[in-house]
Amino acid sequence: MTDDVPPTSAPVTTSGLAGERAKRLDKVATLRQAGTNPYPYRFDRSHTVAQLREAHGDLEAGQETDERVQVAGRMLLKREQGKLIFATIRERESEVQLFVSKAVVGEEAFAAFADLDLGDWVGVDGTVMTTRKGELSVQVITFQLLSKAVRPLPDKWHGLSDTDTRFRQRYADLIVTESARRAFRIRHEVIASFRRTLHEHDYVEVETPVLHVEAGGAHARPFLTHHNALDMPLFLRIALELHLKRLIVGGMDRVFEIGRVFRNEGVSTRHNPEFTMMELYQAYADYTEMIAITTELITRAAQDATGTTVVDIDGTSVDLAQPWRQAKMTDLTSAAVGEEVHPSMPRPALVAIAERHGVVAAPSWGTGKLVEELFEATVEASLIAPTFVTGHPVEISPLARTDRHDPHLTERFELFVGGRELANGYSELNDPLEQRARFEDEQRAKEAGNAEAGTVDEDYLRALEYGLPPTGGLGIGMDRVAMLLAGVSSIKEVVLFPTLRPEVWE
RNA sequence: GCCCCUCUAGCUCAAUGGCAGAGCAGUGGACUUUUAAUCCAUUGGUUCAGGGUUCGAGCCCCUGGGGGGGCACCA
Repeated sequence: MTDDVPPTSAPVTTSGLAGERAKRLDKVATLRQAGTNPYPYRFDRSHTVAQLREAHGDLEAGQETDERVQVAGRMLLKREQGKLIFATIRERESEVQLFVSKAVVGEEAFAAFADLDLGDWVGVDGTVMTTRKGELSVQVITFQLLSKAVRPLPDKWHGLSDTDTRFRQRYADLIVTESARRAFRIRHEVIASFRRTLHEHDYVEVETPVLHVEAGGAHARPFLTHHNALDMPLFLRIALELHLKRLIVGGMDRVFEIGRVFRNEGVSTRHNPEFTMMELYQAYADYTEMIAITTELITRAAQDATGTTVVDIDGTSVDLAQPWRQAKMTDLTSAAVGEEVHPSMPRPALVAIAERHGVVAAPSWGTGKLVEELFEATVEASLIAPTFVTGHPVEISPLARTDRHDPHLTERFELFVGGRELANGYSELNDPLEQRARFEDEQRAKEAGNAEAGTVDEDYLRALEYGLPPTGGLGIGMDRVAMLLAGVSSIKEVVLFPTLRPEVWE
């Protein structure tokens, strides 16, 4: 749905959106005729609004100073009071009041200020003062319209509640929805915190291709595109893994990337077709170091982004600074179903257990896949406090190293918080012969009809043949960490422009 | 893909199957310390679209569309 009006349409009414827009466009034309550019090129500030508050926030009520300042922001509120106008402007998260007196600015400028609309960007030159009630203000001497808003803002008090509008018109959402600004601020702090932690640990940040000849490193349906000049199909990456491990082979022994990955799957409160992963790889380490750094990254991000390590997970208060539980997938699943579950068991036995728990086994599933499906059906949603689930079956972990104590399992973990998977890591498989065999299993599964299964990546195998040192690897879903720390339940609240069907423009 | 909910003025929301309304925004007026300013007056509607039932549909039914939630999918 669209409320839009073609920009060339003549005003047909005097009210409603079309009328409001026409009125404001009229003001633009009038300003131009008077030689004033309603969209000037620049404005020089002496202070940001935050700096102004920092410098003068302690001024007592009823003070007028000679301190001359130039500040700017978007006008959000205007209170006209006879020969005075009070207006509130916001710049980033800081607001300040403008105090406009007809006696100070003169008739003409006063009328021009009164003619400003909510939503206009304005720059002012004036003196610092406080009102009788103590509100820090700038007594305006001169002002300049910095950009005319020709479309009205949503309700100044209720803001936007229609999610359609909030997600499609994120610009309007950010203007009027404080909680949205907060969520994206937290997201920013989380990513900045991750980078700080990783740089302290001497990781090198790299960028690897988004366009892949083969979409490997995870089980997911890829997006397919086409390169014209080379006349070849290309996939958008579904993971960062395989290129980053090539770099470990090359001697970059601690690397990470924070990047967008793409999975051609359903949209839900937990899934957006494009989302942000952080993956890191560290030579000489195994999965135990990956568990340690996962904890450090997320705990520090919580502290940096929210000022506390205590998070609220669906009404439960959890202190991330407390040790996180660690448990084997087979143990958790066995406990949940009340009998032993392990990928070494005969397949019919596992199929029978699965059916008792409402899991319909596909013919292609081996015992490892059955164990995982049982885990997802009986355990996953109950993992509210942070829990490292370890020991995933080999069948579902084609890039992870076999457990040194159990040939059916891998040295792998996934971190669950609030019933959601946040991270995944393992001791990396570095034996090129075993990796080839695992790839060939994947290839067979794909040929048997599993669209998410991988293929044999010959170049990756060649890299392994040069020698990948013992390596630990980790992937963290940044959107989900942001969700956790922002306390929101939909991924759309932490993705600025979530994937939506296209709007119809009539 | 399936199920449920939802869509009314620019925004936030009302309206037993019986004259489509309020607040904010806008417009006009009053006001030199307001701060969601206040007070008086006031403009503004293809009720998502199309079809049907009915004397009469914003409301009931059908089809389609957008969004949300759930399921499926997503190791």
